[in-house]
Amino acid sequence: MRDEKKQRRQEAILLEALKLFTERGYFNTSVSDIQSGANLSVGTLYNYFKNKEAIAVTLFSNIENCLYENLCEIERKYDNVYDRCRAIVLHLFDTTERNSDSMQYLFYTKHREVVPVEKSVFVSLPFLKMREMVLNGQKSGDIRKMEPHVAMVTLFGGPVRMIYLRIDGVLEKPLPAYFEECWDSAWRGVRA
Amino acid sequence: MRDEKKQRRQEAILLEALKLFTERGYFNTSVSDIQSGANLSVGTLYNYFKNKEAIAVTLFSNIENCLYENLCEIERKYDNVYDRCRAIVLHLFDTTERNSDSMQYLFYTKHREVVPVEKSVFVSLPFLKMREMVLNGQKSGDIRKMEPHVAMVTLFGGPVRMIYLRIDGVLEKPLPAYFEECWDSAWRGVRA
DNA sequence: GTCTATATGACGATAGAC
DNA sequence: GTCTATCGTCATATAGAC
Repeated sequence: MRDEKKQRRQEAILLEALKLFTERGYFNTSVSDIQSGANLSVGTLYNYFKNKEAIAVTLFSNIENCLYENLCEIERKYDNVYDRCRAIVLHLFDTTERNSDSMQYLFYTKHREVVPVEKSVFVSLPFLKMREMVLNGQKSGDIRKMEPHVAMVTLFGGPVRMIYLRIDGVLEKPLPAYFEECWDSAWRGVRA
Repeated sequence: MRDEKKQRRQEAILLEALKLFTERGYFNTSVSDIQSGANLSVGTLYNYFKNKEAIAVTLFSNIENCLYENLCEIERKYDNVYDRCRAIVLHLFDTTERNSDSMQYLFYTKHREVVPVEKSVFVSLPFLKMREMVLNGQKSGDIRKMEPHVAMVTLFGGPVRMIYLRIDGVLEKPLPAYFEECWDSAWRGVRA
């Protein structure tokens, strides 16, 4: 069969799974829910993925890699920690508005509950990249001398919390409306 | 039967459930796991709780109420936003060390996945109390004029993120070791 | 590759004896 | 109140025809 069609079907499965996982959660979604939503049969689905868990893992890894690519691009585009981290937060806010499901899945999924033995989100590629940027910012003197983990949470903890608020429907306005004030406040916490 | 014994059994169920829910998650824990861990039979367990969901709800509500009490006590003890919020973060850090399971359950559980229709954590009693304190702090002029939600996440987003790091085993040292620096950084973000 | 039909097993919850 | 035994349901995954 044409590879093109195969890919379309794979993506249909992943898309439907993403929708259902964020809507009702991994454990409240059955394989048959995904299968019918993606317009194919159970047998076919199991031809594309070994099992339900594999769908979740592929999904998570895709989103994670995509974010990592974006972070690398931001790193190339800007040359200092302020501009870089500012762009990251803006990117996260925008993505949450444009592609809410992805962000919700990335941030809200207790991935270790789905995949028995799984590393913490905090040692994932995107996280490490952000950490690297912050460490460089400390070396250059733009960010105060402080415990690196504390610097990380001070800079990104607020914005990330803001994303949770938005996903939970607490904020009336879209995230970008709060961006300038939120970023400014976060930066005040770490600037030299 | 003596009320005392009834209460002991009820607590045994809740304690075992808390342990298992945090260890492997709600959906990976069966009623029979809880029952055997709490040293009683299935039938007896169902005499104490209507169903599995009720256990999770009671647990969540207990922890939430307990935290709310503590926040109220802190509010009575201090008379300004700086001292109050400082005490809150310290309390959260201490509790995470002393009673990791409770905090993990409170912070990490996707409660809406367990209980179909459930309000967001962000409109829970403890959250609203914290919000009230921050709003008063803005009125008194200790905290800068800014969107209240942004003030909330700037002040507590970092510390809460720190708790996640600790629960996930990323931090080598216990949380109190990071407290002063973490609180100082958070406050810098909102102070007038 | 894709489908339908089904095996297998687990789990939540109840019945009914004591 | 407490137990053991069991029922009904449903979800994952596979078998086997096309």
